[in-house]
Amino acid sequence: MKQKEIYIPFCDSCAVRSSSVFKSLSKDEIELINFEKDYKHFNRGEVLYSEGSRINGFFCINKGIIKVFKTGIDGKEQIIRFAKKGDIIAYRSILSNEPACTSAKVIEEAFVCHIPAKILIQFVKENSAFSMDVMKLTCHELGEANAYITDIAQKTVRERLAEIIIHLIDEFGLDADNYLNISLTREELANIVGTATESVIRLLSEFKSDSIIELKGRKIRILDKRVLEKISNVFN
Amino acid sequence: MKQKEIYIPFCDSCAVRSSSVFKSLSKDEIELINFEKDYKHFNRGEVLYSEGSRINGFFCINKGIIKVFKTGIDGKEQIIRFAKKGDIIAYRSILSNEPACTSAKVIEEAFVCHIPAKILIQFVKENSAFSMDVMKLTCHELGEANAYITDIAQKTVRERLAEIIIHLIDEFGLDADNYLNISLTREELANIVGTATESVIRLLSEFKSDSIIELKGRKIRILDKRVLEKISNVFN
DNA sequence: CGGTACGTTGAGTCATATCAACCATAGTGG
DNA sequence: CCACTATGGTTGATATGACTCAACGTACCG
Repeated sequence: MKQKEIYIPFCDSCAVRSSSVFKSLSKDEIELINFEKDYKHFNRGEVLYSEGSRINGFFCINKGIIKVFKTGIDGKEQIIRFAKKGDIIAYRSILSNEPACTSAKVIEEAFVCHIPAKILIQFVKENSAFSMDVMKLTCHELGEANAYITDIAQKTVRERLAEIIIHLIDEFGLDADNYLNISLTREELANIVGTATESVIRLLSEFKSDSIIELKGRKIRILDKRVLEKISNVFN
Repeated sequence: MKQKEIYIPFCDSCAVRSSSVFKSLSKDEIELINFEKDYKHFNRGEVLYSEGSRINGFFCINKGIIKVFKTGIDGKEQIIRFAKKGDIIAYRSILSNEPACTSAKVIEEAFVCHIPAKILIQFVKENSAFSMDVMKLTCHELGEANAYITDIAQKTVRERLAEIIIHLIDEFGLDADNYLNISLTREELANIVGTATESVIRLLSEFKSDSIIELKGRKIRILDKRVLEKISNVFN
């Protein structure tokens, strides 16, 4: 594995700073993170942290896509969420002082900063605006999790798959040709929806023959988002 | 509806204080809550707050049981969690500054304190120990939600029902005769598990003929928790 | 006494999981 | 360079868990 020449970004001028949870940190605090952080590169498939392990720092994604998942029955992954540029992961375990309840693995080559746990705790204690922002983030994620529970419990696989595709569109966007800006294996899609790989394959080709999407390997081209919304039952 | 004579408990000497999220509040802060709070009584079926509404305060349960749920397709409730003595609810919406993403309804006659939102925000900002405790609570709930997602996505209804019963045992305990200390309708059980009422009925009577439980109306008597654990696949 | 909410059971259907076979692709080592 | 292997994708056949619909029983309540 050859070492790349990596340019370490300064937190101060990091593009994600103003839009992320770090927006209320002072210049000094940002400087402290900048000093303490570790900049790392991960290839697809590499693991950032694993369920059950003690966490000594959290990650801020600078580039790339990470999947956060739990390992369920027979080692089947249940993908809980994705993290991309500007998102932070592994902060939950630090704050609740529990072992990690999820694992994180790279979907798309990633550059991430690793920031010591003590800094997070320190800032949460000392900077009430930052604390409030972290709180908001957590509470928001909790709200999303609750919605997800309801969806999985009540919707069919077909509805969920449609909904997931919509979520992916909203989170990662489409390129000029309407291709989804994230590539997932069928198995990964199945592990979000909570179903079997074969079911995803069948439903995708169903969507395809209904001219809702087009498929080119792992790339999904969106032809009709409206129909997807209809299928997914979003308005209920 | 006749008005009962209610004795309003003082927060200072409230039994739940030391074991709850309020444990790091000072005497003055507790006094402030005590002064600002509203003590309310709710009968079974009454609603504390509804999904989508703005919340101007959170609730601390002094006695009784509340179900927290989301309303899904066709108005079907998905029960997210229960709240009992010492638990607080509706704080999430306040902290994330979003409308309520759940509703709360009484399962078992309840006495609750209603505390203005501004107090929560104030204390979170001013008292870092309290802030940390709230953060821990939120993060813990988030971890539970993630586990729940994995369960619902991967386990069968049978496994989930067994698991839910175990959770209820752990959360509400058993009386001297091994009866579960919470009474739910079949429909409510179904709305936790995420299945149809009829399925719950069938599985319960299956458990019964396997001598795992006994049924006396809504009361469930636990005969063999071990087998339930086995069925629920907890160790995976 | 009728009404309403809850509980139970049976029968039929359907969505989805499972199992199995097969193809395509890419990387590996001899 | 080719066989070899691993991984991912696809399709078909079959099994079945769980839902739906429907009928009916039960209990409580004003």
